[in-house]
Amino acid sequence: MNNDIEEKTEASASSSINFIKAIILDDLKTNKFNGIVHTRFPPEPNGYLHIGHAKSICLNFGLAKEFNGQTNLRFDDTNPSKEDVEYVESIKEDVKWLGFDWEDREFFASDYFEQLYQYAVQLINDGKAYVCSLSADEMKTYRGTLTEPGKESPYRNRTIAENLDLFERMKAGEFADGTYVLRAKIDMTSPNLNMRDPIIYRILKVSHHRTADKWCIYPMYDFAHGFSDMIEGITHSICTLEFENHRPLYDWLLEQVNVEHHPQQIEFARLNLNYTVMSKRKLLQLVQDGNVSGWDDPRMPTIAGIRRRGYTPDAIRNFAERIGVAKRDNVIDIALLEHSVREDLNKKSMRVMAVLKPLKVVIENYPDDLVEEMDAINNPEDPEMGTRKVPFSKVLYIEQDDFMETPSKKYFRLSPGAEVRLRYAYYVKCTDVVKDENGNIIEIKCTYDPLTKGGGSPDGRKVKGTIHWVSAKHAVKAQVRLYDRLFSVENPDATEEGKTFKDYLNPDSLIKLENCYLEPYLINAEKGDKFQFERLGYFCADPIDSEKNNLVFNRTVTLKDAWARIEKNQK
RNA sequence: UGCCGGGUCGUCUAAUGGCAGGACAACGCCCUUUGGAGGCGUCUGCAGAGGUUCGAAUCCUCUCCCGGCAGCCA
Repeated sequence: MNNDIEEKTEASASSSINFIKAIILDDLKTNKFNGIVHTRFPPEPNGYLHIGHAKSICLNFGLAKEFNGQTNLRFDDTNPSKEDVEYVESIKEDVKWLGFDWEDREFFASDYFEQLYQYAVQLINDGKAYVCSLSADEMKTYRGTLTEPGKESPYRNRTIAENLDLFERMKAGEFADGTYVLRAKIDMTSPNLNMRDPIIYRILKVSHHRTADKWCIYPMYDFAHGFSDMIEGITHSICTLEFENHRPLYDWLLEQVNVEHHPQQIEFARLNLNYTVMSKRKLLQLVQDGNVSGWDDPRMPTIAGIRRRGYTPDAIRNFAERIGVAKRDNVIDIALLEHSVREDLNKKSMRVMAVLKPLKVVIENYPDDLVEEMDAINNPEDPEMGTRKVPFSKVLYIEQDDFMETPSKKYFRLSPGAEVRLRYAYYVKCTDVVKDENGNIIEIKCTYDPLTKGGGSPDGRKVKGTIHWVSAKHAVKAQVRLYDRLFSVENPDATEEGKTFKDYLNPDSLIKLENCYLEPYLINAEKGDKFQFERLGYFCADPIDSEKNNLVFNRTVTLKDAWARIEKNQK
């Protein structure tokens, strides 16, 4: 066992050690928890998980895995007025999708309501808790302020018998919401407001999604959390920074009941991402106000949204690894997330050709009815993915952006007189431009060089540009949804006077293109299938809306675009 | 300004008294049948001032700056 720890110490030392790992390593050395590492992921089922939760999930499960420990999934369901089974289900789905397995350790704080109640009774019996009759407003006054101490409640010195009786009757449903609360008797003058006789139980005559109407008193977070950790044998209770001031209370509660196992709370800085918002309240508002199509809108930073967008679990886990874990506040550049998904999809995804904004091209010297099957490589990063045939014929579509009538200096795609390579097919030269009565280009006429089949030329002449295409008569039509960042400013939370975060929504965060042409291979694309549309980006068949005869693709992320930069710099 | 926490390249994050390193971003160059990928390179940083020390991002002192906390939410 000790050898294992030594090895683990060395193995971890070679990768990167964050401060939490350092604590665990130290605990293992001193045998603080008998060599055990047991973490938990404890969401409240009151909303959908977002990328910030993914950081926490990866942290908790990753740490346990690294040290041969276990991780529990525990729903922190102590406030039934906000919670719902819908959220329980979505959370389970999201954690599973990320690739983590809590095995049979699926727990609910509500599993412990009886035991928690007994701990509360014990506290009362020990003179460490009392029933208080102050109203919410009075309680606020008595609490004091950040700079002034609080005052003791006039009910603070009720007898144990009286407290026991009142608490029992609270539980029995004799009193209305808000009339009584159970408070820990600590110190009203504490500089830490959480220690000024915090409420540990309140009356809530609300049906609970699991215990229904069995209870009408519910423990507060602070009371339930530490005891739940203790009951489950959690060693390292990892949470975000805003709970730092709660740690003294966490520890105080566990000390009062003299438990044999005392978990350690460790706080880390939550994830912030630029160009988005992360608060559940704001996310909910976007959903309710119809700014997005739902919690799983591909523009949302929710796990469900990111999944629908076409991100992979590997990309998210790599991202979580890369951003690290520390205590300082941070804002991660969304470019890092995008990098992570490109990196993953680049290795895995099949390349196909798709034309999003079609421009008709007629190869004038190509036989009218000839169809040739061109060989195309499925993934240059992975030869094992093989090749496929792509039909080529006289009439094609190319991207409107791949033709420019009067090209700028560095533009080396198609233009009058210029020769380019049609990927995997032939060199073609533009001979004519057809326009409608308004002067819009509606068709390009080209000639091809029959000797360049496959894309190479026997005379060794070079062409600068290679563009993608689809054969008009073989093309499959599809809708393509181009997604971009939801907000047009880095920090939508920092609002100017008189504005809300919604004033910074990016009007172009979704562009739907209805007449896109895909190479015929894509006709069998299933929901969720991921592809690289060559030269454009990574796309995913929408897991909900895409159907066999009505294909819908979401753009996950664009390819890194050197041309966009050149264009920008020319201006 | 009560308590708690935090300040290292533009953004994240390492270095735990011994060469400030990595990733992303940016910018070059090379390569390329994706202006993709890849390769090579460049740039930029210890909040400030003192002190301890042979040696300080790291330890000490002071200053400055940022964040969290006054729900019967979590």
